[in-house]
Parts: sequence; structure tokens; C-alpha cells
Amino acid sequence: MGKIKIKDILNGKYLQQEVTVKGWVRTFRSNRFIALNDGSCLTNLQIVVDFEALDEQTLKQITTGASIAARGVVVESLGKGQAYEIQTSEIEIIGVSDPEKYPLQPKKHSLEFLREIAHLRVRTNTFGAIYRVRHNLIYAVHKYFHEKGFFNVHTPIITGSDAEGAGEMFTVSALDLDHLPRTDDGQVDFSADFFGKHTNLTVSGQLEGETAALALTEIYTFGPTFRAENSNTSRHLAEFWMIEPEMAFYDLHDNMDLAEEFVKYLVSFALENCMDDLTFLNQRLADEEKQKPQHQRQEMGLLAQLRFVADNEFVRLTYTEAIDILRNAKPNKKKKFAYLIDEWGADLQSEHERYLVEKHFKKPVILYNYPASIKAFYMRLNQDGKTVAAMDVLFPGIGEIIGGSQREERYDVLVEKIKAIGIAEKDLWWYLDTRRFGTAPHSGFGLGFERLVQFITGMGNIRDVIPFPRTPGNAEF
RNA sequence: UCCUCAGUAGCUCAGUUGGUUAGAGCACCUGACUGUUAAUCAGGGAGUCGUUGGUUCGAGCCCAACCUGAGGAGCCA
Repeated sequence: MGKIKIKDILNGKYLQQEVTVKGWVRTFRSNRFIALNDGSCLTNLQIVVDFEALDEQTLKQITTGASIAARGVVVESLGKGQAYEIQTSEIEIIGVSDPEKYPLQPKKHSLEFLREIAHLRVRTNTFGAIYRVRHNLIYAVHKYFHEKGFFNVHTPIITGSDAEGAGEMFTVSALDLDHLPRTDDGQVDFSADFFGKHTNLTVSGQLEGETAALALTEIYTFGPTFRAENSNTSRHLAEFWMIEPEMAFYDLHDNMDLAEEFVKYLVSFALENCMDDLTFLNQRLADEEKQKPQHQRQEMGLLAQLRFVADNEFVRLTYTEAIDILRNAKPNKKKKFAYLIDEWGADLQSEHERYLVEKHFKKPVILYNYPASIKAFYMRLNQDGKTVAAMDVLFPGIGEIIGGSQREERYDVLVEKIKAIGIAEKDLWWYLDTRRFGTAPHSGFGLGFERLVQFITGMGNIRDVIPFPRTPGNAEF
């Protein structure tokens, strides 16, 4: 049993029928009303018990957190708070929960406290909603690409490529750390390791994804990604999930078109399929905003902002245009920026991106054609010889949600850039092969999945949108 | 990694210029209650004041180091 979900009962499918429901007790009031939740939806089902029909032992074990089965008839509720309820005289305690020790109480808990009990926080309204929205977005990612004819490619999680250049990596090793084999010059001898060479957890599936795009035309990856950077912010994780589409015969503008359409699709999908959970999260955010001083509050609520993003064109402007705007912006002239903008070529800081998105345009912004000097080696050099065909999608609140580029498909230009940054050609022999045999213009981008979930759920800290966050100093559970 | 702030009961917090036995709400326990909605009412238990060291007759309060958390910055997705 356990096939009947509370969601279906609340939809009215089982009115006047006898059913068995199973779930976890949220509250038990007046010795009579159980609020039962099975995770199928946000709303609890009210179980009305005839306590004279139950023995005292069973009654005592109906406590917050306990799992139970209840058998009874679905009826229209006599009370005001809900449409349906179950009248029952048959309760089975499946798993008891000592109320003195169970950490979740029917009251508000801080997100910081719930992070310490990540194995139980999914039993709260907020995290139940986040898990469900996250699932729907995972599904929407595959649905979108599948319907457009893209193929999902599993790129390796353990990589032997030393040259991805996207940050610090975690070494993967089966060597005995207490007795490390050494070479003659004292270095760790990775030739004695499992793979016969030094290997890492991947920081990006892009380079492998490119090889697939140059055969299947349109592909995407959706997998875990690892960064060993000591980042302690509300927007960074050491283990996160990234979506990386890669498309042959796309230039930078095709790439931006896809990125914008894709993000809007995901936002719309959530609005169409997760309205109950989003309405709850909208209210949660509104309550939280009320605690803040007025000048720090956001103008739009969560739902309003999601609709705004789904319905409006993103602004597109070049790095050069952005520098012009920023140079003449009030905070720059009044020296309010911590980093003042004066020269072309400066890297943009968070405060500048925020100004453009939240103050100047008040909508998502796509910046493109960045100086080559501040971007990765594989990005395609533009005709001006000083900018590359790179683009970043910037969102209010969370900043960079997508980073992408048209890739350098010209063998000679690519080899020059690889040499210039000091990577050995032989380490990328397989990547360079794609430029030697049937190379083609192609483009792609990376979307940080948790940042997207953050935006759609309105959660301020990225550690609250992944079930078990991995951050510096934290790998509990 | 840097800057700022915080750490007191299971949770959220108050705690006066350093001064007797450290408080509240919620939660929990006991009792009452057959239409409650974070139920309500009466009573009860509950603390190594983050850790270590120091100043002092006396430290939850002052000083130092460390640990943990949050916000911001850098790196980025």
C-alpha cells in the first residue's frame, strides 16, 4: 500500500471512498486532529480521529515527526481550514518519534539551525517546497533540450585533463596517504596511482562536451561539478550541478538567444507546475522582507519577479557599452564604488554588475564581447584582436547565473593562446584534434543549477537549495 | 583568504556602569478539553552563558587567542 498520495485526496479524487494514507505527523491538536504530510504536496491532510476508539498507547504515540498509517473515509471537512479530511478510527503507528528528542517543532526555525539538521529539514514546509521545485526544474531542463533535439551527454566526473582552467581542483587518488610513493626528485609519483596519472574531480564538462557537439551538433551536459576554492559566500558551493549546452554552427548571438529562451522556459515551467510551492515561498520571502529596513527591501515579490523575467526581453550590451555607462554612473562619479571604473579593460566587480542589473536597467542583462585578457583561453578572439566572443547573463540578487562563449575553432589561433598561458599542447592533444579534423564554429554556456533554483525559490543562501551542501569545512551527512 | 557582526535552556531571544540564587516566549512533560488550524487553559522540569587562558575581591558582561555561524568582498557558476 502507500499508493494513495495526499495530493490526490486533496484534489478530491477519493471523496466518500475509504482509503489508507501514510505519512508523517506535523501536529496533533485537541486529541482529535492530526495534520499529516507525505511530501506529495505542501498541504497537510487533516485526519480526524475518534479517540474513544483508540487505545491510550496509540494515542500517546501520535506525536510530531511520527510516521503513521490512517484508514478512513474521505469527507468534505466540517472545519474551515481545509476542503477535505479523513474520518478515521483506525490508526497504525509505523515509526515512533520521541517528542522530547525530535528537533523539529511546530514553530519557525532559523535556516541556520535547519542546516545543522539537513537530514530532517526536508520535513519542513520550506524545504519540502524547495525539493519539489528543484525536481521540477531538473525535469524541465531535460524536457526543454529533448524537445529541441539536443542530446544529453555524460561527461566524466573524474578527469585526467589538467588544463580546464576553471579553478582549484580536488585530487582523486587511491594512493595510501601515509606512505606516498615518491619520484627521484621528491614529488608524489602519480604513475603508481590508480589511473597511472594525476586525476581530479571535474570543474567543467565543457571540453568533453565540445567533442560531442562536433559530431551530434547540439548536446548538453547536466552533472555534478567540483571546485576546491575557499569560497565562503551565499552563492558558492564546492559541489554543485551545472548544465552546459554546446552547439555546433552557433555564433555568440545564437548562443545568447538560446540562453535567454532556456532560462525563460525554466521560469515559466516553474510558474505553471509549482504554483502551490511558489506561493508559499513567495509568502516566506515577503515575511522575511518585512523584517528588513524599508530601503533594503526588494521592490518586487518573488512571483512578480518570476513573471517579470519570463515576460520581458533581457538587455544585451557589450562590455565596452557597459564601461561607458558605469564610467558616467552616479556612484562612480561620487566615488561610491569600492573599485572605480576609469579604463577600458578593467574586470567588472559584483558592485558594477549589481548596478547595471538592479539600478540602471532593472532587468536581466547579458554582457558580451569582453576583453580577451580577463577571459578563458578557449573563447573566440574577435576581429578587433582585443575582445573575445564571451557572454555573461546577470540576474538580480544572484549576479552571474550563466557564463558562455563562442569557442575558438581556428587551430592556429587556439594553439597560440594555449602557448601564451603556458599550458602544454600535449595535455590538450585530444581537444586540439577537434580543430584539426572538421572544425566548425560552435558555442556553449554553463548554467549554475543551484543559482537558478536560488532565483526561482527566492532563497538567499545557496546552501538552502541543495539537499546536502558541500562548502569549506562542511561535509557532514 | 580578507573585512564586519554574532555565539546565553531543545528553538528564538532579553540580561542595566562588572556585584546575591541567570530570565521570557515557544517547544517538551503532567492535567483539563470531541471541530481544532503554529488550538486554548492550569501546573512542572530544563543552563559547563562557544572553548581556553587572562584582568579583578568578584566576569554572561572587560582583554587575548582559537572554534563555529551569518552578512559583505575576492574567485566564479
